Amino acid sequence: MAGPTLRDVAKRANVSIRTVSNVVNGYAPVSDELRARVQAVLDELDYRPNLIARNLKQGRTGMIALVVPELDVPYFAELAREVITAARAHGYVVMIDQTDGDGDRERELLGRDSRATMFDGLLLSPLSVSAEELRGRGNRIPIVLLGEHIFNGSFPHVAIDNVAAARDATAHLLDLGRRRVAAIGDQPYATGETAQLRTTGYRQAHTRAGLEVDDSLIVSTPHFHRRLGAEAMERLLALPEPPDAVFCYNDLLALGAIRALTRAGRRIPDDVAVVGVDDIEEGQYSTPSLTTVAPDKGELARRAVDTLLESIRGELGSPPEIVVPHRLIVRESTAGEIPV
Amino acid sequence: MAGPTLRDVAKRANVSIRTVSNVVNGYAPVSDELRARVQAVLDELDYRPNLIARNLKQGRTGMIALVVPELDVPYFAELAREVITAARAHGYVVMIDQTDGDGDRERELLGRDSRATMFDGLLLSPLSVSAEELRGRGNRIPIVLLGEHIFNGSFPHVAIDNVAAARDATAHLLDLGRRRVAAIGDQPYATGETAQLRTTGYRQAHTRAGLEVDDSLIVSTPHFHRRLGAEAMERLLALPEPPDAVFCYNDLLALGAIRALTRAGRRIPDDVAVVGVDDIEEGQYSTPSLTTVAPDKGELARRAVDTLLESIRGELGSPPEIVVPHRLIVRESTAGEIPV
DNA sequence: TGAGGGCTCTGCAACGATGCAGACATAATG
DNA sequence: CATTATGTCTGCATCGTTGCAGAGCCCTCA
Repeated sequence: MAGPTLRDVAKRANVSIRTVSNVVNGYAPVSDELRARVQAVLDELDYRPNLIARNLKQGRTGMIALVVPELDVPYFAELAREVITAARAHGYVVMIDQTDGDGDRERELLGRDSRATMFDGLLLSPLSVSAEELRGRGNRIPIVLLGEHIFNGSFPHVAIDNVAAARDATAHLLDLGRRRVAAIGDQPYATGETAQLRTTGYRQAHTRAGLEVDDSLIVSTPHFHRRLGAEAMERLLALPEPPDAVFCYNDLLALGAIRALTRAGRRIPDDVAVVGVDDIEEGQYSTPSLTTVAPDKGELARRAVDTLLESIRGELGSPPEIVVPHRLIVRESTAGEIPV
Repeated sequence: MAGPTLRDVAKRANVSIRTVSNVVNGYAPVSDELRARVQAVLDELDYRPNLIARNLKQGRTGMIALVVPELDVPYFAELAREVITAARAHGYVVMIDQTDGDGDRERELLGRDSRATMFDGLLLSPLSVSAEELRGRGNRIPIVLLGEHIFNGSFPHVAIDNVAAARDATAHLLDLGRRRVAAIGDQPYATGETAQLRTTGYRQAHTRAGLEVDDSLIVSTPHFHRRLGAEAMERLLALPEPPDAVFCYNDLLALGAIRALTRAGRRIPDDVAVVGVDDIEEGQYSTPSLTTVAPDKGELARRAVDTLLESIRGELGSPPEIVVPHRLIVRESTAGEIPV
């Protein structure tokens, strides 16, 4: 099972271990003749360097970890794809772990026995762990936070401008003439900072349009899955004065809402217009296709990886707060049938 | 940056390195008094074991790699989730890489400079690399193949019975009385074994029902994404005698087909019924919801991880071919409106 | 009293690689 | 011809940990 080591190759080629290493790495000058002889033995034995040993010696692994709440949530899967691609461009590979939104599991990652020491850095999309906790852990490895939460400058942080994104989405609905715009996805408690930012944007759009917000149109959801979007929409439809539009805090909620509207026989967007956030691919093919606020995921991943690698190299000053651009993509769920 | 080592702790506590190691691991007996003293220093310095060093010494890393074509394809994302969960149950973490269906990248994984030596085992969902190539590489680490391809017994292999799955899906459509059942997703070339198995099942269902297959209803697609499903469906609708049902080789193709049908104003399932394969969550919330053949993904992941770990422990005899159960889930795309 | 045994604790070697300093042979130089 | 430079190659130490063998020490029991 265990492959040949430098020692095995050296013995067989009658040279020093060091010379074999030099041939493998092309470091020091080796005469052509000897190089050829060693290379022949390397090929013959099919030598592969033991990366663990190399890592130990060099103090780095070339691996970063990406920690997300749930990998099968399309947004995170698409983001993970971009992170893997961005990391590969720098010669890094990515270990992915999911916390299931479980705060204990997030904390475990930072604890005594975590595997964190095996990675050169950590990209974390936290759900419930707080900045204080992160700081208090005396973490050994560089961390960059993705997307969620506010972290008062303790850690590098890459995200879209959540307030602006929500404002843009809501303004789009108001511009269409909708006057009862609901919001699905608020989280009015400690770990719901991102959701609260979106609620702020939702309110700002109303204020700027000179309109009042009807608080009964704001529905909270503990997480952002399709089912909760559908349930929230059903509750909204049961109101005495149901909404004529809904801003969902992510695309999954929106797709759930669309499902509920369709079942209830409502026409989209004629009766109710729907907007989401994330621009997951699914929204392009749903019926109707989904208007959404699209974060630039590629850019987000690249900036996050770049920042993490800078931090690993020790080139990072004070933790940057990086804002990635977003744009509104209008599709059928607000614009109605679009000719192909 | 570098944390304290056993040596640092030992020096400070005035004991041997070995004793500190014993305290950390609870291996050998250490008197309560000394244990407490060492533990105090461990806490004070916030010691974390260097896992790379530990790995080097022990010859294992506790990491396995999962290689899939595309992580943002929902099936693979959902599968990855299950794999991560199954691996965690055994104390393993999972490194995920994607090949983008690029054969060269798949081969790279097995090549001289791959990081494969860093992992205890490899779960591979190959797209274009062949069994011969895999075998020829003289791989160092245990491999278990997931889902796709036929591999004539060279490697452990976990998958559903693709012929039966396709037969069940097609039979369901025929049972509904459909007589022009199309198939989207055939791949009549070397690396399309899985697709070909599904075509076989599609034909078997017809044969068993005493029906002829109209070959013009079988549409090939080089991959299994939504867009190709939509395009294939458009071609089928343009036929002089369009189909009254379609079996798509995965759910993404089916969702694309549904999208094309909806745009074309066809009613589902009244005009055309649709079945997919994979049971991705998206299909529960699409309009209409999607009838599909559901592989038991949890079981698939567990069996794959179990088999890989057996192989790692050297407990595996001849490479098993493990067949995981599947079942047909009937939803609106074939059954019409289902009361809630 | 002294051999034997258990309990703690320790030092050395090793995992497989790379950094460093230097050895050796040959070539260039004054 | 002696000296320095040059180009190859090697051995030793080291990364941080654990396996192994054994050293003390105290206690027990003949």
